[in-house]
Amino acid sequence: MSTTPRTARGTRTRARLVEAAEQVFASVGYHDASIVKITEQAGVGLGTFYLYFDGKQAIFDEVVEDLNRRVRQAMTEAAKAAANRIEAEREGFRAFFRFTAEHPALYRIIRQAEFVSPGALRMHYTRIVHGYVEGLKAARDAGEIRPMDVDTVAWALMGIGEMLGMRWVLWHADREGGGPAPEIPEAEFEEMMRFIERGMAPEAPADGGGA
Amino acid sequence: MSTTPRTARGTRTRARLVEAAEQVFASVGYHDASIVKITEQAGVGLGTFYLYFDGKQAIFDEVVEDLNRRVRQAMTEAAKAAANRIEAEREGFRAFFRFTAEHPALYRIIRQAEFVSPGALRMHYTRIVHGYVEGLKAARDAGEIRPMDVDTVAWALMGIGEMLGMRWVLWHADREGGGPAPEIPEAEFEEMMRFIERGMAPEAPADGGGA
Amino acid sequence: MSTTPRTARGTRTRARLVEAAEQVFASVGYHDASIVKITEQAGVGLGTFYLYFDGKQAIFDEVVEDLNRRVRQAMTEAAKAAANRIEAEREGFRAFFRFTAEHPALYRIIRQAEFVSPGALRMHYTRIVHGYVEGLKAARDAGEIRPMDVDTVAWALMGIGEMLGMRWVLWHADREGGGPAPEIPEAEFEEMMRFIERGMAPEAPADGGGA
Amino acid sequence: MSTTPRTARGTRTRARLVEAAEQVFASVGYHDASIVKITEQAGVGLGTFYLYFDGKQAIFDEVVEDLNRRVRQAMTEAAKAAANRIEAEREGFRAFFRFTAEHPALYRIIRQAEFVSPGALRMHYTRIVHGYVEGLKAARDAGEIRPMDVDTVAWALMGIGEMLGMRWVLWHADREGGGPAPEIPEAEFEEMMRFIERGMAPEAPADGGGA
DNA sequence: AATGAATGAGAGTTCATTCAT
DNA sequence: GATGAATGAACTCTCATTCAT
Repeated sequence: MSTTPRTARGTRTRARLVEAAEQVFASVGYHDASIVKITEQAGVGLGTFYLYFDGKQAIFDEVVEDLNRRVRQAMTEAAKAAANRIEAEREGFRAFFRFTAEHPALYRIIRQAEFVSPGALRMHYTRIVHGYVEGLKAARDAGEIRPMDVDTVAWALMGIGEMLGMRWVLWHADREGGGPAPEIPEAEFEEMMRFIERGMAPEAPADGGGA
Repeated sequence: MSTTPRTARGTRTRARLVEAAEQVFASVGYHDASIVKITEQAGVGLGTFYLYFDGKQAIFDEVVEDLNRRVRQAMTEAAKAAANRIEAEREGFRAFFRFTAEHPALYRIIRQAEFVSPGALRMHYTRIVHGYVEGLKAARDAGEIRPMDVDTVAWALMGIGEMLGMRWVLWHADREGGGPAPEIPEAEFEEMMRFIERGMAPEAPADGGGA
Repeated sequence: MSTTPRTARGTRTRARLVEAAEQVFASVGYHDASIVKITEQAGVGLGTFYLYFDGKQAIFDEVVEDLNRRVRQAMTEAAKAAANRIEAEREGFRAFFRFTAEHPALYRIIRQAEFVSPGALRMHYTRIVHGYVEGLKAARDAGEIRPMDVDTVAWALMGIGEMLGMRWVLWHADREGGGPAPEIPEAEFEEMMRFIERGMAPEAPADGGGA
Repeated sequence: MSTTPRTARGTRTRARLVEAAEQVFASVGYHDASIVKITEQAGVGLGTFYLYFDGKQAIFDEVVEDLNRRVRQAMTEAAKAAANRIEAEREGFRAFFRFTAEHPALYRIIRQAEFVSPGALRMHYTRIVHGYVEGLKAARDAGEIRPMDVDTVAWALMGIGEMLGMRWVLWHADREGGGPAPEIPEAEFEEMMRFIERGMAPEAPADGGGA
């Protein structure tokens, strides 16, 4: 997006701007995030911003894109180590919560995207759901979960993750000087997983089959 | 909040302003919603605004408060007619979806509240969750759902509702001239309910009740 | 053009802005004439400007319109008192030079209009020429000047007036603190009139009518 | 002006910049002509500009100088071939119109010079007038035109040429995609020449001196 | 000789808010 | 109670110019 630097120095500067923008958007929101604040945070001159971005919305889109890529990678990475599908789902969720706890920017930024950049909002959710859908389809075909419309369930899962994560992260962020939000407590996480796993569990065999 | 009118004429004017603000916030977002736009939409002079509200944020809080009250009322009303707790949950959800389909303002406005008015955001979610929690506790005590940490599950339910509703409402709003978003399709609604009901269902008796 | 004031106070303010703009445009040119300079000169706040004008170009157009109207009126007024057509032309020219000596803004502003507002440029010249054309047609029909394409000659006359006036006014303006430019010297004016009058004079009778 | 190149390569680069500047100034005007646009048009790097010019005004002066030299050369060249002074004047004018039709830049640029570079403006007009004055003096001494203040008449002639040329060139430029402006029509040119020639014609001998 | 990344003063413009009417 | 003229801080963005490479 926007202009690509032609030198190594330019590449470094551009990256500093994206990083700074993420921090500023996360701390004061899109509208109070002035270009001046972003460039100050990045330690570059005001005019430098316009060397690499067409405007505030352009860098916003890039920040969303960047965060989206990173959260999905964190989830994929975590799921890889899992023994089975259920375990994968578990680890994916855990990674999601961990990531958002470390990057409150994700919530704070995404929730503003609706008016700022509807395309970015949609892209973000759609891509994450896509990851769930793939996993759910495989699980369904393997009989690990019951037959279902995976699309609907995938959106539901994302809703659960977002709401619980938001509650945890944002509530904590509200506390002054709360430092980095702690991870979601284990008990709550387990309660959520029980809800999800039962919601997707295969039908119990009619009468246990047994004699 | 803000100043209370002393005459009937004043009361009318104030109400017109709140209604106008809901429309303007919903269509252009908080930051692009200027006081001028709101007063024009309300058909009153610019200065009149400050007779009744301390500023933009004050009327925003009031709009959130108003929408929150109305959506909860719609849900309560719908649940009343239900035969049992499960049915009540069902009807509550349905009412929620119906309300948001008719008032896309709810999503559009709430999602901006984070930076505009964190207190309003929290109030909105907390109150809705409160309704769920009450219902879930009663259902749990009645044995209609399994023993659980109703708080966590209540937030999860709200996450599901918000995400599926948002997807439906916002996606449709994106379509040009799509008119009012249709209600969520029955099949999808049922899939969601299956997921929720199984997630909360009581333990099957150990061996099917046998001998 | 732009927004019309609704109160007497507003009308006064708007007029002050137009007057200030004329002065600022004349002294520093369109591009160096910032809105701040104009509002300072007018003694009003910066934001006030945008209550009445859409932007810099809008007030520029209005200034051109205003000057154009005034210079034409000065010329018409002067010509009225003349005994015959030739005299009228003479007095018109004199009025033109007098006006531009008193309002150097006319040259300085018009000459910038080409890129700023081509429409305004054209309007200005076309209207002035229109005045000449009317006068020339009448003179031609009355046999006071020879048959000719009055349109071409009208443009030529305007060219003469503009160039001699510009030379006089601008050259003087260049001298620091030269004060208001003096009027064009009588000898030069007469030389110019001789040139013009001969250029338009009716054919001398074939052989002087002889006896 | 500015820095002189030391190598042949440098000379080429500098010339490319002047040519590019003429085009850019003519198409968007002095103020919208950024150095970036000029260097892009010239196909050189931004920094290269400052190797040869002190700034925007410096290259502007050079462009004016260049155009002035060329238009005068075209006029001189054309006049050379003429049989007599009147014919020379005719051909000079014709060359002037032809040149400006081919280089609308002349008008567009000169008319901006007033605030950009008053010296350049003056130089341009003064030099052209100088050519007329020389010709007129000779004609006057030869009795081809009447005794007159050649200076005033020379400025008048230039005014005529500029106004008629401007009207023709600029009006055409306004028409979208009008391509290069056509030359001024013959009939109009002749009308103008009739006006000029009569304006300068020697006194008709009182009655032929007779008897 | 040539380049383009970097800069910041200054431009045009918006808008929440005040206040005299 | 109602109005809208007035304000100026703060915003986004441009561009002539410098300088290290």
